[in-house]
Amino acid sequence: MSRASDRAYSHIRSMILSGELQPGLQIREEALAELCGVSRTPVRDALRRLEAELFVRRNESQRSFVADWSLDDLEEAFQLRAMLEAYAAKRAATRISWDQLARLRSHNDAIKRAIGAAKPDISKFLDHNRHFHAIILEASGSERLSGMLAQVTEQPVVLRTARQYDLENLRRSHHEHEELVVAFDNRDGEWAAAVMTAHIRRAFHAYAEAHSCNTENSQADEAA
Amino acid sequence: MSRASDRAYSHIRSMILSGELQPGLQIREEALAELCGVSRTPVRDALRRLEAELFVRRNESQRSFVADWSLDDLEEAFQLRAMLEAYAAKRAATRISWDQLARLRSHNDAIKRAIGAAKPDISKFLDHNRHFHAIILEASGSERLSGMLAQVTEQPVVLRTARQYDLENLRRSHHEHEELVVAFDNRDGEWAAAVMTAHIRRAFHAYAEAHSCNTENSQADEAA
DNA sequence: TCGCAGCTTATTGTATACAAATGCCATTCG
DNA sequence: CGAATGGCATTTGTATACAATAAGCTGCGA
Repeated sequence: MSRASDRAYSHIRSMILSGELQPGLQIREEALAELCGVSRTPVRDALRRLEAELFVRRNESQRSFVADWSLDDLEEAFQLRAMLEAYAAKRAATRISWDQLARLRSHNDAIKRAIGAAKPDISKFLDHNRHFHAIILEASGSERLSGMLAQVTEQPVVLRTARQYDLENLRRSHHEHEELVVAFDNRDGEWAAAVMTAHIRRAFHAYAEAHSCNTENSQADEAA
Repeated sequence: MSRASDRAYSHIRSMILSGELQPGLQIREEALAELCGVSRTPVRDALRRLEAELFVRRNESQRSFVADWSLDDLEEAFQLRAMLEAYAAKRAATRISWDQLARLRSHNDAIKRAIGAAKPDISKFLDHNRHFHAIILEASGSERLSGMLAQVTEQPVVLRTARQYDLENLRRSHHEHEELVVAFDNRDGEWAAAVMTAHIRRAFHAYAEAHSCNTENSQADEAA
């Protein structure tokens, strides 16, 4: 990892995710360079990466803007994610190691604890959830697939989805993860793929429902 | 399009595709800069793009190499391509315009002429085939999907596949395209998706078969 | 002969200056 | 008054110099 360009990448990315850089806003390389405390060169590098990941868009004359996602775009991203991640689960079922399986269980146990407390710890949930899915991807043994999934799982609004889950949805996530582990245990790729598809699509509808109730009060997105 | 960095991109890419830069070979930015007649800056830009498209790999200490694809990698690329392109066909079926449909027919007619001549014109076949698939992608109306497919359709060996087709396979491609057009005409997404899946998977097996006959004579790849 | 330490060289990363392109605005002409 | 055009300001693209880092080599010692 090269220091400056990675710092720039993380910094800009987190500014987009946090909403500090609002969707549609024009991005000027020099301004970002100042914000990140580096020169334009690593900023340009970072912008190219973010552009490839569709966090940033460029118009016909090379100006950059923070990407602005429509609900249709989001549904499509979820659809692609469901398809790709189901495929990953299918591949993982026949390739996963005992160690990876153990790690899956461990993270899902942590998820159970996180949502079982008096006050559910959403950050902890998100963190272990991320690891859980990452392990499946790792077990699928396809770098290409991993790269593609990164493009559809880390979009701004996708990241905020879990914060809108009610407790019931969090519990369902936990149970679906459990079922995935059993499917892996049985090396049943079709089962794993089906559970994963349902898992992702439920997440989308949970998001869509929560969103439709909050259309005029979007800062509620950030409230647990 | 910025002149220098795009020239560098095209140049390097074509050198990889032509085999001038062999798989596994280390790539030095300065050497490429000389070859392309530009400075390192646009070359770096081009390399980042090629890396994102998996034409180029980088080791842990940031050295770049021409990607080297195993047969497994290729099968996986074909599998992903089949899945994504079938999905694109499904979406396209309900969105395609009359104009796009007409262009599909026109390109497929050109394909018929290209393979109907005394000596099949493979280059012309490839060109119209590329356009045919591009129109479907365009009709699917998903930029994200287009970007992902670019990653799995333009790999070096994939590009050479058609050169290994015998005439029978070229005819089958033409007929499958025809069936796709009819499926689109009927707005039948499931049909289109199924035909597309079969289309891509046949292409893979045609490649694999041709390849297994040519293992010790790989320059036959380039012979029509 | 093997292995390692330290130096040398090769390669990539970063900063900066300048060139090119684009957008914006004001002025002018119909 | 509106549209077109010219120049000015802003922004991105490119080149180059230098810094940092990693690889390779040489020579020393065991």
